[in-house]
Amino acid sequence: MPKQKTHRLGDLQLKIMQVLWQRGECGVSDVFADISKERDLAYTTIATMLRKMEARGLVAHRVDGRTFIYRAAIDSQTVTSSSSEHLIDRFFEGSLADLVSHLLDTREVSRAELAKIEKLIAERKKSK
Amino acid sequence: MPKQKTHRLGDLQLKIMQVLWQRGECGVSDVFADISKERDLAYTTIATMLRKMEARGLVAHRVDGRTFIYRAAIDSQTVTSSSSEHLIDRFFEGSLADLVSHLLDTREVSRAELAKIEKLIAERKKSK
DNA sequence: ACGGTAGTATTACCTCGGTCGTCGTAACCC
DNA sequence: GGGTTACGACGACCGAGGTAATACTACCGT
Repeated sequence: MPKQKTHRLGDLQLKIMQVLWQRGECGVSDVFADISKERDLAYTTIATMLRKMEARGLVAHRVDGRTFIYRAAIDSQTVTSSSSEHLIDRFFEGSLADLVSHLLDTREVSRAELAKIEKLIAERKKSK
Repeated sequence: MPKQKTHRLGDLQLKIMQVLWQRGECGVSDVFADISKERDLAYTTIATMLRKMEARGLVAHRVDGRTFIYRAAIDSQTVTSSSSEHLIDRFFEGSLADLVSHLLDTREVSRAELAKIEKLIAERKKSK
C-alpha cells in the first residue's frame, strides 16, 4: 500500500471532484460548465487545477482526439471519510457522539431531521 | 459586525488555540511546552505562528515584563461550529442526517456510543 | 488555403500555513 | 561588569491551493 496520506482537498478541488464523480468521465469544458454555474472562473483555471490534481493522483485522463477526458482517481467515499474523520479527530477527540452533541446544540435541526437520525441509530443498533 | 469570515485553522494553529483555550492566558513557552509533548518543533515556530495568528485576530497578547502573555481571541465553540458547518456544507449538502448516516456506515461505532447519541436525540426532541 | 476556434502547455503570481535561523536586546547570574 | 540566557522581531523559504494571461497548435468551415 503505497498511498494512504489523508486526502485533503481545497474547495475548488473538491468541487471539481464532485463534478467528476457525478458525470463520470468528462472533458475540461464539462467541468468548466458545471463549475461556472456557481462561480466565475477562467477556463484555464479549471484546466490548470485539473493538471495539478492529476500530478497528485486525484484524477487521471485519457486522450480523445485533441481533448483530455478526465476521470476521478479516488472515490467519493474515501475523501468524505477522510475529511470527516479529520474533523472528528481535531475537534472531538474521535468521539462521534461529541460531534453530534455539538451540532445538536449549535445548529438548527428540524424535527424531521431528528427523526431521521433516530431511525438511523435504531437500524444500526439492530443490525449490529 | 465587521468580522465573520469562516475561521479556518491549520493543524498547528488549532493545536495552539487548544492550548490557549485550555490554559487560558499563557506565555509562548507554555504553549511550546504543551505542543512539544506531541510534536517536535522549534520554539520560534510557535512564536512566529502566534504572531501571525495575532495579525489575523485569532489571539491577542498583553505584556508582562519582557514576556508576551497570549490569550485566545475567539472561542472554541465558534471555531468548532465553523469547521463542522463547513464540512457539512461541502460533503453533505447541509444535512446533518447525511453526515451521521455516512459516519455510521463507515466507522466503528460502539454500542455505548450509539446509545449516547440516541439519548441526545431523545432529549433534543423533548426540549424542542 | 486561411483565419478563427478550441483546447492544451507554460509561466507567473499571490496567499497562507508552517518551519526556522539569525539578530538585537534586556535580564540575570556569578 | 561581562558572559550567558531568554525572548521577541524579522526575514527567508517551501509547498499547496488558487487564479489567470499568454503562447502554441491542430482542426474545421467556407
